[in-house]
Amino acid sequence: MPPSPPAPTLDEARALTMRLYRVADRARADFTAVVADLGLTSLQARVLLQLGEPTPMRALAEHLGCDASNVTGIAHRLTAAGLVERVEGRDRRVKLLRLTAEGVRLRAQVAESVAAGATVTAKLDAAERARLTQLLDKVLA
Amino acid sequence: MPPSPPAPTLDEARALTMRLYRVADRARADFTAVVADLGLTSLQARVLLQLGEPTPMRALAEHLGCDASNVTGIAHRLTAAGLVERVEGRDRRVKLLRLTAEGVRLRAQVAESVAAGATVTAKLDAAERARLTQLLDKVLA
DNA sequence: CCCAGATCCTTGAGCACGTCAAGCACCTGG
DNA sequence: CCAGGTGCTTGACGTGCTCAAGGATCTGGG
Repeated sequence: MPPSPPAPTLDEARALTMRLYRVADRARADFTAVVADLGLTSLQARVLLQLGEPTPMRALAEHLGCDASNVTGIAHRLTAAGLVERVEGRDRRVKLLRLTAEGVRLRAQVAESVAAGATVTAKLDAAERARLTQLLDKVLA
Repeated sequence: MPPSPPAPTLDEARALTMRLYRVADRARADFTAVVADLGLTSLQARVLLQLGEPTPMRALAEHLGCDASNVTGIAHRLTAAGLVERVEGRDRRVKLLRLTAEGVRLRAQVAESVAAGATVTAKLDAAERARLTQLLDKVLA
């Protein structure tokens, strides 16, 4: 029975967390730049990607981890841009957000552009990418 | 000379990037919650951590990757909270932001709280943490 | 059937943060 | 000396976020 692995020191934990932030910030900056070229803020792009199918606003708020009223504002701007429309849900209280045809097209563009522009993985070989995936999944479990 | 490693597929790149976001978002949510208990927004806390020594506002804007006018607003709120003061820099155009005594105390608290609350590394053993660090450093290089 | 309580979205107020443009004081070097 | 550059500030505007309250609708127990 091998001994328990040592707990991370505070400095070590901090250093590793800072690296995660920096990598994620870089990825996020890539994403933001790419979607800005498509006329979207990063959050709007995230919402478009999330709307693979019509989604209740409540569910969207939960997924985004924000208040329902915030989703109202986001939805307002996306409907104003003609990318999304409101559809009645399972009862009259529920509103689904559904992509318009233009929204579907733009969503596909976003997905392609984002993946093509992903620079964070470009520097790793296949084994490293697999390992990183594994480690991140362990953190997320 | 071994062959070039295969390039990541679009789906693979996207999946790995999404994992990074999710891990970073979790870490960021931890950070935000911890510093909120100390009465700070996450950006304000980041600024306090960055002000280990008096720093020109220009430099801070560059480090944060935002416009100088934005730093003016951030500085305004931090000075209003008594955590930061403006000091003249190398010439009369330059303003340094320097922590007040209260700012120094709160900064130390932030550093401790953040490191203590870091959950993203808790699930990895020492070897895994080292490996993750190495992979992230490769991405950042 | 009735209605209290729950759900869902909206509205409004206020805050933080971000960009951009313009302005002013100050600095630099030809 | 002064044109051009630097650094910060101000102001306008947009986005996103929370919180509280409100109205419409739904649900299930009495």
